[in-house]
Amino acid sequence: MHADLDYFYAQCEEKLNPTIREKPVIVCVYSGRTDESGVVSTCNYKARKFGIKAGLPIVRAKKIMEGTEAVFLPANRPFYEETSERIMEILRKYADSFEKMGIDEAYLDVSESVNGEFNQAKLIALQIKQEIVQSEQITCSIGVGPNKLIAKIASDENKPDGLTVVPLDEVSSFLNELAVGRIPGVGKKAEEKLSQLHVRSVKELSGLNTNILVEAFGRNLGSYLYKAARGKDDELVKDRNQPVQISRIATLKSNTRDVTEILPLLTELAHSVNVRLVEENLTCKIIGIIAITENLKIHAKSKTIDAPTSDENTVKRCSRELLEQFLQSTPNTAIRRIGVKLSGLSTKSGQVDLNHFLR
DNA sequence: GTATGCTTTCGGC
DNA sequence: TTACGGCCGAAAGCATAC
Repeated sequence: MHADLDYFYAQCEEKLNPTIREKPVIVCVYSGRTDESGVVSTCNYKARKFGIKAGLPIVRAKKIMEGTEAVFLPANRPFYEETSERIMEILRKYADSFEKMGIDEAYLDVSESVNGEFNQAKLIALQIKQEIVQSEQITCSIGVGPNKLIAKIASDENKPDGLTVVPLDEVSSFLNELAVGRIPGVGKKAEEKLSQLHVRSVKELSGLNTNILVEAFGRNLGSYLYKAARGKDDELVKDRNQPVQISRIATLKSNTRDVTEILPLLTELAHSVNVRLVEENLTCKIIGIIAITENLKIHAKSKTIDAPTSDENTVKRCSRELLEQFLQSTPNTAIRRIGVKLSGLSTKSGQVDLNHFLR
């Protein structure tokens, strides 16, 4: 089963202020560079009708919504996080095993509790939806299927406030009608490549043999697509107990390649990631920076350190060195945004994530 | 050739 | 046509070891 909280940030804002429910609600991330620089994070369905979507620059969205009652709000992440955490606790209760996939979605394995009965699973899904609406006034869309792939596609089938159940014997009829873009992992690039192979629907995709797909997409994605077209997926719902990476990124007041101008922000970001690291009682083995240059190209530099650490000064020193190294390797290009990333995380007691070994 | 580990890029939300 | 966030997880790409 896959549960997806509907237009989550914007729905949280509707919950906070129900009077905006009937209007287009657009939640934005302001970068702070100018009054309105930034992008749309998400919006409700009233706003989507106008073509508003995640990633659209705010100025562009404002132009489109000129003369309407649209409400533009800054993202209030802490509130969304808290709301999400309470909802995740509800979801977890119903699952034999549970996998959170970000702030607004999760997989629940309920196979055991329902004894493989899809009707039973449907009842659980209805119960979950009811409980979340009652306690949090938040709707979600749920997909039920024989595996994660089908559940995920099904949760996307009927939104918002949807419930789609696809039992094993309906998998192929369900899939065949769909466009290939509905398969997770098939974005613009893969869609384009497939259309050159005259494949638009999942049915057409299932007509391609393994060799052609592997040739076009590589061994990994190729064999994934071959199986996905047949509704096959054997990924487990895995209880993830610790994050894989921790990162913070922010936009500079102005584009620059002057270290002294970047350093205060870099230091603050290093502090922030380290606070989270310590909060989670973790150490990191890899310290990295992310630089988005003026041409909006993303660059990454990282370094694996000798011993796992949670020392703030190590993170600060290392990220500074990586920044200097980046500037040297990339002349004549100013930086627009800068970030710090910690990975190679393990718990302080020294045990690495158990899931790492089970596979 | 295969396995493994490290660094960078990709793409979802 | 311009505009332009802040996260996350995983894949890709490459080097090295056996």
